Amino acid sequence: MTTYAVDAWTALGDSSRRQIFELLAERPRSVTEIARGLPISRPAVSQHLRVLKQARLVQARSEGTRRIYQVDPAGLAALRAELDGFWGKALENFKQIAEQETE
Amino acid sequence: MTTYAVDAWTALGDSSRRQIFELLAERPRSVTEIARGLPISRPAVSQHLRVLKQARLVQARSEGTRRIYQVDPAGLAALRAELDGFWGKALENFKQIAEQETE
DNA sequence: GTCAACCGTAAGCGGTAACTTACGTTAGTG
DNA sequence: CACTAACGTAAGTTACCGCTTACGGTTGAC
Repeated sequence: MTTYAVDAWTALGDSSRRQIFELLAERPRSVTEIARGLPISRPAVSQHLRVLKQARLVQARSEGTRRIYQVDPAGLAALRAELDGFWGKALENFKQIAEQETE
Repeated sequence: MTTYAVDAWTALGDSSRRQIFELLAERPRSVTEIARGLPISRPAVSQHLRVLKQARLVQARSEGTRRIYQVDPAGLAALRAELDGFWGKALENFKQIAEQETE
């Protein structure tokens, strides 16, 4: 498993980036389209998109003068797997506690 | 769905808090026990635990002079559900794209 | 009671990150 | 060609946040 400079958790730790990611989860959008509806400037959106891209959470393709961003399914799957790891450990943990209490 | 001052994403956005959460996913631990093995002081751990608690990610119980922390299964489940929401939307999104391309 | 272990919180500081403004680049349009 | 729309990036500022040190409170042991 490769390690990136910016992990998905840190990327989604920011509220603005989460909003952007939610918008992209609905459907692919351009930068300007994302900036509309958000209370931040367009360059700010660009900077957030760079972080999300470094975290492998979004992809971009060029379409004329516009850049269309969409969620990266692989990165989202990786994050989901990591969270499932927590879930599994915690569950196993609770089972042990339950067994101890029933002794 | 109740909104908290500190959401789970923001809480896990910090690297130290993620490490703490991983430790607690393995088994419940006291504050001092968590602080050992982490490169930060014990009060720092306390502050992180407060954030994790506000985000409903951990619970605490008293055991003598020690406070035993453990992951809150409800909070973790909520986070998992939210991530699954992203997953569902993104998946539906990709399906539409695939259908358009096959036309 | 005295002592020690464990913990939470307040205060203060330094670094960083999120934002804006300004600028340069590229692609399409007339 | 000129003009515009869309975007990325650099520079600078500001606010926040993660950390340490210091202190006070509580519990158990002797």
